Amino acid sequence: MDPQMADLSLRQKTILQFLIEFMEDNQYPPSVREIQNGCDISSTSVVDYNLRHLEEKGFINRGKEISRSISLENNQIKRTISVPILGKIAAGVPLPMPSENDLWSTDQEMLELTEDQTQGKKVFALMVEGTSMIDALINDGDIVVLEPTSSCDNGEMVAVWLKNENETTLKKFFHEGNKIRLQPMNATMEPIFADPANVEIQGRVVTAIRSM
Amino acid sequence: MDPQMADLSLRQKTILQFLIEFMEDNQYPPSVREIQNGCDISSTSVVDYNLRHLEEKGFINRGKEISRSISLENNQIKRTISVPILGKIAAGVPLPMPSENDLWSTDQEMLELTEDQTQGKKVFALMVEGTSMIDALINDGDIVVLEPTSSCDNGEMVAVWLKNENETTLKKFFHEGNKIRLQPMNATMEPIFADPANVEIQGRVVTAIRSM
DNA sequence: TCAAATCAAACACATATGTTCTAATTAAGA
DNA sequence: TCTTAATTAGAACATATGTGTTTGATTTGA
Repeated sequence: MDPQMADLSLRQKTILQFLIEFMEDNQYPPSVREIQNGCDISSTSVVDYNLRHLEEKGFINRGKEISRSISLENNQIKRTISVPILGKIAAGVPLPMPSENDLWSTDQEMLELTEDQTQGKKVFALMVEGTSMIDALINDGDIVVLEPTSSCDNGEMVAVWLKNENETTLKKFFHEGNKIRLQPMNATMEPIFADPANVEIQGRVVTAIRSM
Repeated sequence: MDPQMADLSLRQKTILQFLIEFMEDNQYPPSVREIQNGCDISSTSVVDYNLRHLEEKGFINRGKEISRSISLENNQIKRTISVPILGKIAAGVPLPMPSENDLWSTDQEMLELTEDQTQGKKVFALMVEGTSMIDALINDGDIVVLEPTSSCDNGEMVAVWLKNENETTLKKFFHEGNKIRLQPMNATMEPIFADPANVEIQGRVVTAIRSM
């Protein structure tokens, strides 16, 4: 399962496994004695001995004289961000745009993303329904990740809220003269020309993900 | 930056900020006294007082009587998988298929994926170059994640190794009679008909990711 | 204005915890 | 087998640490 995982003793493999599970469950590192009990080891010195070896072999880091200061080295564990899948979106179908508070309520479907993928931004996700974005190479069932924003450049793929119609859709954004052209990403659909006062940009598409 | 961050006292905001930065830097939670010093607070009791409030308001979790048992509510620590981006692939361009050992060597570009996204499988990734897969809604610059396999069903998108030609490409797989049809995902390209003995399936595309 | 909530400072205390020392035991190699 | 290295055991030590208490100042809200 890992690079040089081979040259680890059974003890060390057990401890490493315990570390991973403990930190997933508790969100903080275990103490030496918790490792001792969790791995059925008779003495804390044995734990310390093996931790030292795990550190020398580059699997973990430890702080000296600091309790619970073990961290895993090979980023087997990283911070992930739970991104809410706010709903399905299809051309012309209104999407209730949630308040900031709703964004992180726990009772929605969540998508786990790494920090790399969100670039530290507070994103949210939508599931695409239908083929309304087919020209943008986004298919039915794909998930698009959006970064909240209130402005964007021409040609960017954004979620816009049409105030009068009270609906939200995904379109390509073009500022043309004193109108805004919202271009569907499907050749069979007509663009919408809207008054700038009527459109409010909700978010910019930053990533698209498709599972086969 | 967070749900009801508004109704936090300045102290609590400072502490929360310190928590985030400390855990980012050290990969483990701070002790009460480290928070005290880091935030220029005169007493541990004040830290405890504010931590209790932060917990009540749902920003953090704490374990009772457990040192360094603070965890942030939003960012979860989960297991992630470092997936190697083995190289770029374009129609007709040979791809050197690495051995199992090379798969996890550390000196390549890596893609961080969550367990959800890999479904626990030992996947690898390729960056798509050019528009050879445009009909499969996969564009230049997209990253495809593949699950190693030696067999597949008709119509699946797979990486195949053509032994005689000694090259690997991404195609749709069709078993037709005693031949195998490898269909490019671009209408302007012709399919390849190959002898079953000449094709070896390397992996099946399970996910496609596009960053904007 | 008064009363309650909050903050500050200093201290006490039990124990959680990393570390060390030495001896016993097991594994490995010649 | 003998010798040496690696690992385990058990106990003890020093301190790091969460928590509680007390007293007094400050702020807040009705």
